Amino acid sequence: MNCKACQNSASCIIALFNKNEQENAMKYMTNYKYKKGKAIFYEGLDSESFLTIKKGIVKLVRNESNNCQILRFAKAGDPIGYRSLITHDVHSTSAIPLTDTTVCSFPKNVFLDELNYNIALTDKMLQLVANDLKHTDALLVHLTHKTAIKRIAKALLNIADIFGLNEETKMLNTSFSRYDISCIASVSTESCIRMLSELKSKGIIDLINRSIKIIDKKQLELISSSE
Amino acid sequence: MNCKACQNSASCIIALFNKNEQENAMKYMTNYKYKKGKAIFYEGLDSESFLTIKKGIVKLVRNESNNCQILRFAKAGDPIGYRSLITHDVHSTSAIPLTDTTVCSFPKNVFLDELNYNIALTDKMLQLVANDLKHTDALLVHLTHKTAIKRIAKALLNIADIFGLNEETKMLNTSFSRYDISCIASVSTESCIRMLSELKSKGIIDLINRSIKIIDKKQLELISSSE
DNA sequence: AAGATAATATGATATAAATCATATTGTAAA
DNA sequence: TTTACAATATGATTTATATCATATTATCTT
Repeated sequence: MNCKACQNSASCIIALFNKNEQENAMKYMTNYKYKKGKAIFYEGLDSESFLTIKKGIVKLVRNESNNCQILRFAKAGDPIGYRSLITHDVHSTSAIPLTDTTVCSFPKNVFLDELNYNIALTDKMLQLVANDLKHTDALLVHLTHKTAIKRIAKALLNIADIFGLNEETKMLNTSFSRYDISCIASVSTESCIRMLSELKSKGIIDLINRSIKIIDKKQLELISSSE
Repeated sequence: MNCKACQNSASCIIALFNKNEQENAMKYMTNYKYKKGKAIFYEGLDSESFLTIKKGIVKLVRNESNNCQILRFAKAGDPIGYRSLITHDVHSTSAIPLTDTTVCSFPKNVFLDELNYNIALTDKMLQLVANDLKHTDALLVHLTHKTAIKRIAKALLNIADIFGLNEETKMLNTSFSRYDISCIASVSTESCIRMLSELKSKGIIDLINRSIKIIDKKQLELISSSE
């Protein structure tokens, strides 16, 4: 329960707090555990805390017209839900764990007070948000102007990039349901399954039980980026 | 050519600079004029300056697979191209004037040096980027999960919101080509035209010569937000 | 004022992808 | 180890929207 002993401390944003405030933050820090699928926060609800992921994998999603869209992921060491704190706004996404997840929670004012005068922290947040924006801009254009097969190819590459690919087996380290992949790629689940079958039939991926093997990453890149 | 005399000075980001640096910034400021349609910067190119719009309207677009996507707009008083400066990155969008435009340009280091130690400036940029992210998140979900007519309805509302609606005539203050509207809504130009005709036939808008009259804004909102 | 040109409009057709239907398989629980 | 259920798979059909084709109109030029 102490930040100093935490394995994420090297990359943790709390490390940017001024010494005294760091101690203070630790004092007010609470850990929460969430089962896979159990929301950490919902879009539209008030943002009450500054949260970082201690352990686990989380998808940040929005629901629209009975559809789900995954906007980004977060994993151990990543903060989540900070955009709404910064603009004093409600959450614009829901955070749903893909695995059992532990979260470090700090009262929002501990964060906001520090943000007021700690330029290293403010700059770090600026970098984070600017990177999110860069990715969302790119994602938006990709999803709106590329065909389903290209979106699925990119979804697989993203999963491999973020969560890793087993060097030996070439299997995705984290297993995603077809439904989750369809929510990354903005495609119906059935279409997603069809696209995966198509990629399999071309020898680019393999579907083993319910997990995915990336046989030909180059080819996936070619497909996802082709005009 | 002096910031003090500028009509945008009240909202201009340069006003957040420390006194000395403000004087310095003004010294290095250059105005550039761009004709309608002539790019201010292109996606993929290095970001060399901190830019604000003195006069005019600019679309921030990305080209993908021979298609154009408008991600946001900027008008007098707005900075543009700052995301890439912040992450020391190439521009991720192109900036194309929709009207003849004048830009204030500051060497990037004048901006970045100040950003290093001016927390008011850093915080302002954080607010700007966080707002951009909020809008892009929402746009992404809207474009990927709503039908064309809903996207067109929203595009019209956005134009009205950002550039205003003449109180008396209910005409959009800024005239956009059907092509530009199609690039906001991620729809083909022909489909855009059909959707506008449909909205006209329902008495929600009117098409007078080449400009658009918003007759029933409520209805547009209903359409754009319906499931 | 007439003509040229680009923008707008509309019809016909093609196509990608959603939806609906049903079958099969993997996994977890009894 | 069998059963049950959810996840995956695949086929048939529908639908939205892009594309292609052509016509009409507005605006600008001379």
